[in-house]
Amino acid sequence: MKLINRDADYGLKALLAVARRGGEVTAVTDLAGELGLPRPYLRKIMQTLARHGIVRSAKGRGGGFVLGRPAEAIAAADVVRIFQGEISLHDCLFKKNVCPDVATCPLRKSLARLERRLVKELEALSIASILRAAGGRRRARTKGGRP
Amino acid sequence: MKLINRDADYGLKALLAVARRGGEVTAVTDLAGELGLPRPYLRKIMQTLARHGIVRSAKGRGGGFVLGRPAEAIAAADVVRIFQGEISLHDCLFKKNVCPDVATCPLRKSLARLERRLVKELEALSIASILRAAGGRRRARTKGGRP
DNA sequence: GACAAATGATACAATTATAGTATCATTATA
DNA sequence: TATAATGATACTATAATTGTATCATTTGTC
Repeated sequence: MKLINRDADYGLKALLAVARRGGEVTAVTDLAGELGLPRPYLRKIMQTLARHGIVRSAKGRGGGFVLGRPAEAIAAADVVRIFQGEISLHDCLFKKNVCPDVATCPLRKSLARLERRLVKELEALSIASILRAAGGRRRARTKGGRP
Repeated sequence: MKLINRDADYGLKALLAVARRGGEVTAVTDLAGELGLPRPYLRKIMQTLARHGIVRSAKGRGGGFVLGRPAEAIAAADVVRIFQGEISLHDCLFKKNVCPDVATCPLRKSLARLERRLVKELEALSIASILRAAGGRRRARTKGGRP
């Protein structure tokens, strides 16, 4: 079971890298180098993120990408939705395959609750909060946190 | 984003149907009829569940499937794992694609927490509890619960 | 014993998703 | 004007998904 596919994974990593550079415009070449990812693939991913306004692009020499809005306002859920579509447990309702017997659908109900919680957590997980978590841990070393 | 694929979905529905019949041996033909699912496919799914001990099979005429252990002891997580593999957010660690820069891995860390919670909930979601939830709602009508 | 109805095991196939490459056009800077 | 970047899009290879089909084996019934 894979919650996050590669597109979303690379996208999130790239966003973290872009965010770490603050307002600096970053080219895909640099991102790919820093993250060790295939450049053409990462490029496609950044283009997709740009189309959705998650990042803003600057064309031409010296161009690249910047966050399209504050890192606080970019959630993991946004990226997942862009690359993997709306979060849903099964297609029971959305495809032709309607449940033939309502009695079997406590399953749908139970899973739907689980799903709502997951979405909520993905919504709460912003690029900023991920970076904060990482930064906090690194700083903690110098303050003498638990070994 | 799809949390539960069709195999697992059908498997869970079939398990609910089998559980509802208590100790009665149920043939795939009956299950497929009741659930409105393609019989050969459901058969393959039941065979897989049988191989994993989730259900026990009786061969020959009048044969079919019974739960392999109490409905309390069969979790949605078991079924998901059988059909979709271990729950994992990305393969960062399990495939060759090791994160090149540890600094990017707050992502992994944040997602791992989310993942653990999801697994916990899937573990807690047993066939019995799903049925109870459904049964409870139906009974509530006759007891005059909220409309 | 023969037949029918069930599962066990496995092979096959069609469609879709994933993961990635390639190319040409456009834009902007040096 | 050359170069380095993105925009858009087409292409490809592999894997996963969603099934179907078949033959062997078991077992209850006539």
